[in-house]
Amino acid sequence: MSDLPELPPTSWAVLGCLGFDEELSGYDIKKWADWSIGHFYWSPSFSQVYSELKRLEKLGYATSRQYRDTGVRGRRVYQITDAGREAVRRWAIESAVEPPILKHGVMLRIWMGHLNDPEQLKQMVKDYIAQMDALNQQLVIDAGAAAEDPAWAFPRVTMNWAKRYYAAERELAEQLLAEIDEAHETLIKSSPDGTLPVHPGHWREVEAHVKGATGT
Amino acid sequence: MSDLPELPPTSWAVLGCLGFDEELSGYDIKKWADWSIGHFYWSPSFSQVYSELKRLEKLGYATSRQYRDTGVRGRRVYQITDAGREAVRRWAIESAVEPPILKHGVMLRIWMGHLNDPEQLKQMVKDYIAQMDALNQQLVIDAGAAAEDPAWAFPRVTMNWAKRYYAAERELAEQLLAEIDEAHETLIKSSPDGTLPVHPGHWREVEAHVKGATGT
DNA sequence: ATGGACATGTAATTTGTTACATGATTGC
DNA sequence: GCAATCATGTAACAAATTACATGTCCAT
Repeated sequence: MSDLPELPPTSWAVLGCLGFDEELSGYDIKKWADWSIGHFYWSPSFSQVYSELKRLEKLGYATSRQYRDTGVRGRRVYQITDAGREAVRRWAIESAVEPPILKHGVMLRIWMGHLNDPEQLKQMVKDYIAQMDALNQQLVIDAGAAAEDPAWAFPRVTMNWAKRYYAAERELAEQLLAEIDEAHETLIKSSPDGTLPVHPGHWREVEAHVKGATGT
Repeated sequence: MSDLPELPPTSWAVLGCLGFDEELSGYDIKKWADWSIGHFYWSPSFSQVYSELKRLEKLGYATSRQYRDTGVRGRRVYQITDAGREAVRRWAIESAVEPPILKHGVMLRIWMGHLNDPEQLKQMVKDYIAQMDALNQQLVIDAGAAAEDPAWAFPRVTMNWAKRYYAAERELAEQLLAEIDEAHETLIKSSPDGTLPVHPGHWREVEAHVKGATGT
């Protein structure tokens, strides 16, 4: 039982696509990722897919062959090997699960909300809610398409999760609207002229507090 | 009103830290990011913070000076300029908001859940729930530390959001537990020997369906 | 005076994107 | 025949992390 090589999750995602035992081209994988994995992990560029496939082939996790049939130019299709199937299976269950990576631009802007007018911030949140609705609509379409095949039972689980995720995200956003007003009021009460009531060095005390509490 | 330069959100986040009008060093910013922005956007490496600060200074958005006092070696502290404050203010409100970037390793593993035993998958989800609880606990500590200062009203909004986010994430995970069992049953019913019931080329039909429905 | 935490930074590497080139197929 | 789209790939670049080097402060 040899050790698994250190690969970024993206590599494993590509290998996972091949793990459904179909011969797939890079193009296929990109498209599939867009409408399935893309809702919770990954929507890579074509070029990254192609280079990941090369790496997987070099590792012996996939084989490729030139596909000729209807006369398509250089369509190269990949197939998972036994070693590849075993590796991705082990990765899925053995490797440590990191907390999700989240980069939430809306929250970043609210975090520095004192710089701007609260009405504009609220409009941004409303736009964001509309965006979530649109994503959810697209997901309903995508999930509907995958509804039949029993082999896709697990992808369907993740798509159901994504539906609930979009709904949760929407609710969280709606609660923000009131809190933005509250924060703004706190700010103008403590400093009616609009300047920030800065307490020099205060954040250092806070850091000390945090460290004390955790015991680091 | 000149155009804003194209900068990654990370740059704006650093500038946003300076936007609280305190002189901060790279080290300060990294620590602050860890316990505040880190809960929804960003937990960068020291080295990235340092290079972003250099970029911001080159752009005229910040100035720096060598800080000598208690005799610390090379402590360099940065301060935002008027141009910097105006730029980050405009960025926050003018630049398009992208959907959040999410990379959810647990869901990726469930997506390829047919490769593994459902009991192991469920254990992974349970571990994840515990992880969310731990993050939430840390957040309570961090947020408690920031509770007093009125200047931090908006950071507090984001921390409250993060608390609700962790709770929502926990609930979503709990619903997964039942769905994993369901998916597994669907799979063994359609193919009791454990091999995947693959329908060659079926995913292509699905892609066609998706495209047809969206009208792209 | 010495080990460890604090603090700053550079260099090398990896990950991932955008821009570009190019050929094949399909519909008009 | 020609434009649009499909499909594959390379090259250049940007973003971000890890590894490393180094100096300072503080407690013992």
